[in-house]
Amino acid sequence: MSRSEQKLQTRQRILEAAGRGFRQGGFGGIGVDGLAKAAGVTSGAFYTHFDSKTAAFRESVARGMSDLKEGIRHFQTSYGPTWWTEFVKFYLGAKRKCELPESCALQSLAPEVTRSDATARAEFETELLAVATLIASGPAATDAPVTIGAAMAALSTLAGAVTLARAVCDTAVAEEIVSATEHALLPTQAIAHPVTKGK
Amino acid sequence: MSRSEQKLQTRQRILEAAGRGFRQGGFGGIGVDGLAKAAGVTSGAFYTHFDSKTAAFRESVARGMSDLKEGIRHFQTSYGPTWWTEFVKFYLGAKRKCELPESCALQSLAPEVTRSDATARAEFETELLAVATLIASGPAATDAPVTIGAAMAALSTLAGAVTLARAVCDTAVAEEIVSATEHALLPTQAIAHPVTKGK
DNA sequence: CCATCAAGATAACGATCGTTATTTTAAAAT
DNA sequence: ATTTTAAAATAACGATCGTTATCTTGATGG
Repeated sequence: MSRSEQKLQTRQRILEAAGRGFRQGGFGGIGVDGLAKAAGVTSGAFYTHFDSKTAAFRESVARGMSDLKEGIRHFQTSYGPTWWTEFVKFYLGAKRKCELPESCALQSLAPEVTRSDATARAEFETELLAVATLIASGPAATDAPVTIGAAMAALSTLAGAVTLARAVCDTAVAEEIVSATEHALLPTQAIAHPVTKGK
Repeated sequence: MSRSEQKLQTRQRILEAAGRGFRQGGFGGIGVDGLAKAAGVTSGAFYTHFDSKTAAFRESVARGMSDLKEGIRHFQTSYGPTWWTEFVKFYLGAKRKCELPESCALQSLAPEVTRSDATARAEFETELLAVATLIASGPAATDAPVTIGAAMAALSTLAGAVTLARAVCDTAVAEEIVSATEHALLPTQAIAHPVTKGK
């Protein structure tokens, strides 16, 4: 293996470890040594790839938002006019129940961005707008947001619901949160099995 | 001043400092020394009031949720059938723009609870249910949630929107997030100045 | 007035924090 | 084959981490 592609590969490993580490423990919940060890390197190697822990965090956020974009694109192309419905159900279902290190960046990392400097917030803003634009300009779908603002509002609802559901202990309570959120985001679904059919 | 009330007062100061500190930096973003110094005491004094940093965090969350409950009660008693509308506007307005140490526990602390053990999550759950119950059983109001589930969903939407708004850099983008969220939570408000009045 | 008691300060513990030299090591260039 | 180069390891820096033990101090009970 060539040297440059070896370095790129190591850098990728560190970045993925950072993404998982920051999701799990927050920015202050894991150290550079911990991130490096999770990537199979030492802290010395860490600094040949990133200027600082903060820089790695910024890039982790960017990568996480990019992953979200990719995930949305997958739903948009795989499903037809039901892509939004399917995406919401996936986000409130599997993406809520998965382990914290594998959780969505919007849910687990955005609160940490809140505590970061203007540089990180500006970068996050750019990526959030890209995600929202992708949603608003996606294929016509039932209940899907049509403006960038509505898309960002829907995203914040999804992230907030998953956060609250993850913060409680009882599974039943978590389910109650996400089901009420699903009914709010997908009002059409509410009349799935109608009580009064045709008058 | 008596000794017991002096101790209670110091404990209160530490707890308030912890609430601000954890909101600002997250659980890992501030140390016991920092919390103690912010309260005007030393770390030695800290441990005469709390068993551990974790215990202080748990109590900070409980206190924060209690404050939220109190705030909601204020809106319920001060305003009539518009209490929910006024509360939503307040939460998305002043409570979003205030400094992080003074922010709502639901928004700034719940993500940290996500990273905590079952003990903290169980405690948080109890308090969240209390808040949701208070909302659902509040005075009849336009657009107000009527079930505990709907109340929790609305709370998660509010918290998520404020988090995203705080995570971006541009004020205009933040305003776009909250205005879309407001229209989603208060659909009645959308036809405030009707374009087609009476056909 | 003196003995008791506990709130709080001081000091220390080993561990880890983020970061920076310095050294090793192995691939690339000559 | 040997020199060059840079990726990664090692080691160290002072600072802070959460926590505990010890000491000081002033209010309380006798």
